[in-house]
Amino acid sequence: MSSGDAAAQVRPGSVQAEIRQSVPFRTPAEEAGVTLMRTSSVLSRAMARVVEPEGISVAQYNVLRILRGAGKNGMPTLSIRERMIEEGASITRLLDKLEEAGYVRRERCRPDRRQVIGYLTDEGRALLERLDPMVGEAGEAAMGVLSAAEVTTLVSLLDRIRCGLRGDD
Amino acid sequence: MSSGDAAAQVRPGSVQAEIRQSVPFRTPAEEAGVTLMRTSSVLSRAMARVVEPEGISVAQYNVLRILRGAGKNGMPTLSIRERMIEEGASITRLLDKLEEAGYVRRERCRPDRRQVIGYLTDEGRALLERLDPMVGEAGEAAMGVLSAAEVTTLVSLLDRIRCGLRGDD
DNA sequence: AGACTATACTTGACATGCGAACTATCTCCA
DNA sequence: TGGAGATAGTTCGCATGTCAAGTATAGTCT
Repeated sequence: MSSGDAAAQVRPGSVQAEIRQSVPFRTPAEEAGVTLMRTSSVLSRAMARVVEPEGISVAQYNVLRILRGAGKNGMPTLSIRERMIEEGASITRLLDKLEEAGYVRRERCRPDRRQVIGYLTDEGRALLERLDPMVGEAGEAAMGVLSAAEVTTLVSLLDRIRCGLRGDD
Repeated sequence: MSSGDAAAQVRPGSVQAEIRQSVPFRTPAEEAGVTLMRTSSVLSRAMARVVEPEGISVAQYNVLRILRGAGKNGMPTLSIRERMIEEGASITRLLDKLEEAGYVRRERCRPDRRQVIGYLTDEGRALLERLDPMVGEAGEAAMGVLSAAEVTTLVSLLDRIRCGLRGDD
């Protein structure tokens, strides 16, 4: 509307083309935001297709990975939450499901009885090891179109965006 | 596990630092994927904080924007869905809420009575105009830490990732 | 015309993200 | 000691993503 000509050039492969949006984005920042969220959504679904055959969601997979990273000392519930991709309060239910499925064990902590420590079970570890190669492949498939230097650049740009959002928060 | 040394250097500001993960990512692709999804999540929550005071969700805001882009001809339900960031089938319910709130109007199409065309109402347009400046600010705040050239680079990298994922799908 | 298939939603069931309220502990400090 | 406040989880209500099944309408073939 403001720029006059509606049918301006549309970069092929761009979100604007993908979304068939007739009105271009108002600002580059806006385009970047939408592109970022859409790309994340597509990637997330690709990951889901990999892990769901094993009966877990991407969020659950994430929790299992975090617990594997924690090692045999386990990790308290809220620490797990901090490390998740999504920051939700749904961590309790997620752990409920994982415990029910036998991939996770939970125990009240001794010195501080408020805490509940989660541990990865052997089944959980086995599941992760079964998924590792496929998840790795999916990641490589997604990022494979970029060179190593470009992946580094991407990560660095995203890190800076998050830092900015945090400080602003 | 495979790489041996756990306490390698942790880039400050990186997802690895933010997530306090003791075990570094296995591959750069993996780090990029997690970083991408986490950044998107943070950005999405930032957007939510902007639009929720007006009583709508980010997804609803997105639909309203799409309908504004469609102009007075409106847009059929499934076309709206294609243009959303998330590709879900929840579009009907989203439109239900928006219609209930008076921001959207729906009509059966004349030539093809299967289609339901959605239109932005004046209230919807007014809501968007009320939100535009704040959303714009939030976007600028998020991307403001990057130079114009960096924003362009980011968008181009993300576009390529999505293209790769699509072809692979 | 009548049947078969495709299209455009719509609905239902379930998982999950999110904020807010609630419970159980723990800590601190008078 | 005992009460206020912080901390760790849990639970609730609601919105939404996802898949699968259902409904109405179009188009197509015979």
